[in-house]
Amino acid sequence: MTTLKQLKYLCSVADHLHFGHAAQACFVSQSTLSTGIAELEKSLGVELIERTNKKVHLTRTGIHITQKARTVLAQVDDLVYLAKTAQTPFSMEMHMGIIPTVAPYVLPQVINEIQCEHPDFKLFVREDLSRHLVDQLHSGELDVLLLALPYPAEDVTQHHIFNDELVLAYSKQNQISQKDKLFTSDLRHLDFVLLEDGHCLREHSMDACKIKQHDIFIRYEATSLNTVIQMVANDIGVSILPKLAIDQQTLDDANIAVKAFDEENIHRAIGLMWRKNSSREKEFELLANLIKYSLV
Amino acid sequence: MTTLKQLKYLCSVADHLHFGHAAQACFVSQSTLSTGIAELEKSLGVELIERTNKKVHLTRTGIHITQKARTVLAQVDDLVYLAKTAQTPFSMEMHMGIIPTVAPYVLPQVINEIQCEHPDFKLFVREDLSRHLVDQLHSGELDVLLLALPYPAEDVTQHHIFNDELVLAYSKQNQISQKDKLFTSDLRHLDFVLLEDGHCLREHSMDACKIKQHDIFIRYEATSLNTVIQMVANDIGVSILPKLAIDQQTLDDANIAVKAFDEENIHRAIGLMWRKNSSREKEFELLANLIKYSLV
DNA sequence: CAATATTAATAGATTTTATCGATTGTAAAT
DNA sequence: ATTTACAATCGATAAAATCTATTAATATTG
Repeated sequence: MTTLKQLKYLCSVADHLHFGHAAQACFVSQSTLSTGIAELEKSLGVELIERTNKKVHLTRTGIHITQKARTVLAQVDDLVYLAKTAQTPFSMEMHMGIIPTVAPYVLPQVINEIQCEHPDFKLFVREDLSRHLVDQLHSGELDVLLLALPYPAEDVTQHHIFNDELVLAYSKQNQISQKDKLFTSDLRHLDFVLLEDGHCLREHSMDACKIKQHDIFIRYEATSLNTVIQMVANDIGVSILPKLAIDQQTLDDANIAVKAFDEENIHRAIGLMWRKNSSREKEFELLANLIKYSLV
Repeated sequence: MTTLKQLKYLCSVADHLHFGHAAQACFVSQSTLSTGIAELEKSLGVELIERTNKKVHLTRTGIHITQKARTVLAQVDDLVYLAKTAQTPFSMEMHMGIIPTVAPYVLPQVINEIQCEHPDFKLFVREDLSRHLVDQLHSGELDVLLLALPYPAEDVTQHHIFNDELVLAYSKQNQISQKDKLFTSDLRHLDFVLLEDGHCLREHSMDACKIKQHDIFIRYEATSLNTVIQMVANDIGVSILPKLAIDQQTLDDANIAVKAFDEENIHRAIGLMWRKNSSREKEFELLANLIKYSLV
């Protein structure tokens, strides 16, 4: 069987054209190298080196084989190097999953920050519902997820990054705009615009505001936050939106207003999730920091 | 130390995503493969495979390393294949040396024949004096020589191919053209045109015709047979030429005639020379045949 | 021409490694 | 709770790699 060691010996002989010196360069005895070469020749069934006791030189085949052997050895070195550098953070590609209610408001800054800090880092992003992302995380397609926590999943680590305040959005025509102070109890029996089922924002916001499905009227189920905002502006209903998703332009443009609750802890938690015991845990923690500071 | 075996194990695990099956595919026990993978991971210092006792899948790094490993293994296969085919005649390139007094008269037919018989065969040819060719043969730059034999050299095999008759060439004005029959003894005291020193044809023809340097007058020493013919045509002197070198056109065009000797064995021998015990001996013998039949 | 030096191959001994079968420990499935 | 499935681990053994010393063959030197 051909081995890398044999190929190394061959290259060394090709370099030195002297078995003794070649052996020294490989830090083995001359006899070891000699038998190594002999075995290689036997396993290949070709004479690679013409040797008398005074002269050593490669056969034509030997020259060709040596050439190939060098390529092989170089590629193995490359492989080893790749493995070594794979441990340094942000050197290996990373596949991240992210939920749609976070992606557009966070990704631009994050990607910008990452590209500044680690220009060679390759981040691949896939946007999907939490449920699908978690499957892909487990199958290995994705390395890490950015989503709203907590999310029920096994064998994963969930790492909190920041809290995203939840506020009430409503049309300026809506009667709720009359109120001075806002409490979650005021939400009962209102008309609501919500995201369609599957978006965790729906459950998280209802949990945070302590409302149940039967407490309210669901007037519209939208496929994206953008649609929700449009519907709210047209006073189809009110909605609970993450502060992240609301920029000045939204408020200026549309017939829409937002108001925070006069209570504590009305927010959803955003964080990373990765497979438990992943060897890239430290890298993910660094990524979490990076995300946190890219949003200041 | 990274070994090919370990890489093979890794690829097998990547294929099967199951240690037991992967081991079977490698014809080793599960424990052997398991320790092989463990060693690879240790030597690379990276986790390549995430394994619980129910699921096996590669880490991101593992995917990359496996990809590289596959390339390496494929190239080793390629190397082995190259070695195996290197033994089949005319599959490996061949560097041939040839002397100037043979090259132009033999090579075209030979190359043509070779290209017909072995279209993928790569023959490299270098033209030089026997002395230089023999050096290059010993240094390994050349694999085989086509020259006039015998030639004094050590550790070589000389292989006769054919005899090249030597004839006298002279100007039609030259008084030798009067003679009816031609014997080597007639050459004494004639004016001669010869090739410059170093061309073995000079010695071989003088040997064959049993003449010594002091028996004759050397009127001109030419660098090529073509020049010799020109000089003979202008009646500077006569010369002994190999029949190979004389084509009909030469005779038609120039003021020149040739005559064979009325004696036996006035010829030079043309053959191959290669390093003794060369592993390509059989191939060279085939080449010799090929040359022989390309000249019919 | 004998004596010495050089060099690759070989032999014999020893250490190291590879491999196996059997067992263990741990999840998952029944 | 029991069984099943799987990778890791253990201990024993077989295989190999490697070393030192020697041999055989050839150059070089005195």
